[in-house]
Amino acid sequence: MKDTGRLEAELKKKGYKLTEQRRLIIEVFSENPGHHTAQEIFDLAKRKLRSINFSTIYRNLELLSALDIINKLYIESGTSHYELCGGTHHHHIICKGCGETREMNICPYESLEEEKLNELGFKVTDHKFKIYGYCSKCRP
Amino acid sequence: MKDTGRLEAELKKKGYKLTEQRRLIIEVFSENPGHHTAQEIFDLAKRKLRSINFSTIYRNLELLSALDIINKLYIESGTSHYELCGGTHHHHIICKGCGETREMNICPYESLEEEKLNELGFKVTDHKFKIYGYCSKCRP
DNA sequence: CTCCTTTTTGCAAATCATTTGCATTTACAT
DNA sequence: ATGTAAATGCAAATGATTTGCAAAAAGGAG
Ligand SMILES: [Mn+2]
Ligand SMILES: [Mn+2]
Ligand SMILES: [Zn+2]
Ligand SMILES: [Zn+2]
Repeated sequence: MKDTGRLEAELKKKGYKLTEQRRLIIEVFSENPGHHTAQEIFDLAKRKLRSINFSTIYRNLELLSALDIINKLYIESGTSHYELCGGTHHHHIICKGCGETREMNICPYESLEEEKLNELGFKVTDHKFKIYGYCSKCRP
Repeated sequence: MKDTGRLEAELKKKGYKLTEQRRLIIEVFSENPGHHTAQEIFDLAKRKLRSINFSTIYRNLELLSALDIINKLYIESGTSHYELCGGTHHHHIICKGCGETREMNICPYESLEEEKLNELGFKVTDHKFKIYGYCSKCRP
């Protein structure tokens, strides 16, 4: 039994149901830390529940993102990547050569002055910061 | 005659040719400041050169991005957006409701300490910073 | 300017990720 | 145990982007 706690709570709060597949998706993320594509999650999940369907994966990755249980990244390769939330807040540095994505604990948001933000007139919900470059293997 | 200068130079440098369609794409960007999808660029370009093809747009948006003449944004709506480089360095704040994307002159990269960056072992080439939220019209 | 080689274009078809409609199954509150 | 709303599996649809290929255009050399 995994820490179904958070998941169950968030789902119930909005009238969603706690299904085997939802539990499984979270389980797969827990057991495989890091960033994953829908395809990867599907493959991993399928090993444990042969009947699971790709649509279900997509629908739930979307839902879980909306619930802030997972985080949808756009590693700009045409394919979205997802990671479990709840780790420490972090951002990413991405190699343009091989696509390797490393986490950074640097967060530039924290040092922004509130007045500058208010000035924008937005109700801010979140932010993303990415650095691009070449890792040691990929120096061109 | 537009400022074909930069374009011509960058192309020649790598053995690419200066074609009418390439010139046109830049022209369209110049005359229509801001962010555009491939579709939008195609529509605008088509008005001036009826024969222009969608593949050509895509191929060149890709090429021009590689040459750092235009900038490919990922406004996370499944469709890439592009903007002309060369304006002032800036980042974006995006409304999750309507998709409106406003520019911010805030750049968090500048205040990062070099040592932290070196520590990452990457040869950094560029970065992106995005803030998400809801604009005044879209407060949920 | 003309010729030659290389790159680019237009076109059509293909690919890839993601989404949707619908009939059936499941969760869970009563 | 029952009823209803929500979720799943399946197959088909979408939408953006990419690709192969033959014909056209660009740019350098002569
Ligand atoms: Mn991460
Ligand atoms: Mn911009
Ligand atoms: Zn942050
Ligand atoms: Zn910046």
